[in-house]
Amino acid sequence: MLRVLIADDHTVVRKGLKQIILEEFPNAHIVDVPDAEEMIKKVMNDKWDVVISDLSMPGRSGLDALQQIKQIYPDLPVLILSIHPEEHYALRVLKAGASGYLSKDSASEELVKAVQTVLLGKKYISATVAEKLASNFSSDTSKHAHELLSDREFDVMKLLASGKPVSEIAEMLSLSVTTISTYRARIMTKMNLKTNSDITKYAIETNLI
Amino acid sequence: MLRVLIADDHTVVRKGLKQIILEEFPNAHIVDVPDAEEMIKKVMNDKWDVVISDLSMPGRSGLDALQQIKQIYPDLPVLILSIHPEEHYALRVLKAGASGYLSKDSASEELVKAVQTVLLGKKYISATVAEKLASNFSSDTSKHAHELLSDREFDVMKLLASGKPVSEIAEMLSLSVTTISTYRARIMTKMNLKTNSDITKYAIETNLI
DNA sequence: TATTTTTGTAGAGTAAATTCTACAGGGATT
DNA sequence: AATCCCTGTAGAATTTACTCTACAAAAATA
Repeated sequence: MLRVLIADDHTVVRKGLKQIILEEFPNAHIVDVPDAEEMIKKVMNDKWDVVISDLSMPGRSGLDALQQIKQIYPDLPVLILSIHPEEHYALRVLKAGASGYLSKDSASEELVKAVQTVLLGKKYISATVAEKLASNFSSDTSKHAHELLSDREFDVMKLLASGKPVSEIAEMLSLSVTTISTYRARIMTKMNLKTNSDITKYAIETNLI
Repeated sequence: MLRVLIADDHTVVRKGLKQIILEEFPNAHIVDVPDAEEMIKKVMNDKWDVVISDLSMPGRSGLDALQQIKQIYPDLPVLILSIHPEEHYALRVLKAGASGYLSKDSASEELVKAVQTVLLGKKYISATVAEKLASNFSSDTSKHAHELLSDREFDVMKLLASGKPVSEIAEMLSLSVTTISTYRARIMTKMNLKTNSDITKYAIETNLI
């Protein structure tokens, strides 16, 4: 009999997941918990075939919990679910040992497929994530994106992150506006970002500003 | 027989809601749709006792759809569900005519209670929201800057915060680019900010994105 | 050392955003 | 009821930003 552990802080989501699994595996034994703490406890005390966990839960984060679980039971497949679009978190999550990453708006069929796949001991990689993996092969993901920048680019990046318009930066550095625009374009390519607000977010995340 | 319409873009959530309602009202006739467009259609074509809708769905926003629904069927109770904490959106949503606002991490019992309450033609106000309402009466100076914004402005603000360029927002909302720029200018004045990156920072700080 | 890549820099042409102005309808206030 | 402010909307003119291209010097690499 299939034993599934579900962790998510939203009751609605827990119920929904349960329902989806039951429709495919009517005999499954499913237990659900509302936070990472409980999840760890359950994982330690009982045997499971697969764990499905939310990424962001109150208190301990899902990523954290995932790492702990993988340390003790490296072979227990863990599927991570999240409200965030795949491209933002998938890599990090897979690196931490998850067997798959799904965003919450995935269809039921995708979830079922993911469960079936990980039960075979394989990883479930969606098309979007696969592409991301491929494109990230060459560049070293373990170091911060901003380390790829040249000094000048880095200066400009910080100024952009803090909200300065290109024209102002140009004046500050006594350079042409187009020069700054060029730097900006290079920054975007190197860091794989699109908008200034992405830079701001990045800088906040990495404590640069 | 109770007729319930559920709108949410996440399959998991739809299933979960359905399950919760069915547990309390085993005979309920429940239909679920994945976006606002479909919701409106269903509302127009059939009769419902209550509508439960997500706030943020792809395409047309839930708030928008809510207003349209209330214009045609002012007495149809609509419960709005959202992943955002209550204090940020509740007022806006209630003002737009919703019968209640619940965050998605509410317990099943709360949802059931909310449904029961609105079926009686009453509004369902949670404790947190009630408090917020009360504090809004007294001259509370500590209110969030974004509460000064009009609905449209608020929408635009969130999109700007997430890094969307004005042109794209204009297209999304089928408005002129200059209109969006005007909103932007008003947002900046009201919130006392200067750059898009300020908005991004603000939104990150207040958990709006 | 010879060759390729990166870096610092900018112009011309185009695309996007902003400012300033305007106006009608809805709400709130006298 | 009359007035005033807020909201939703946009056009014309202008400012700002971006793209594409280019090139020399420096750095990395073969």
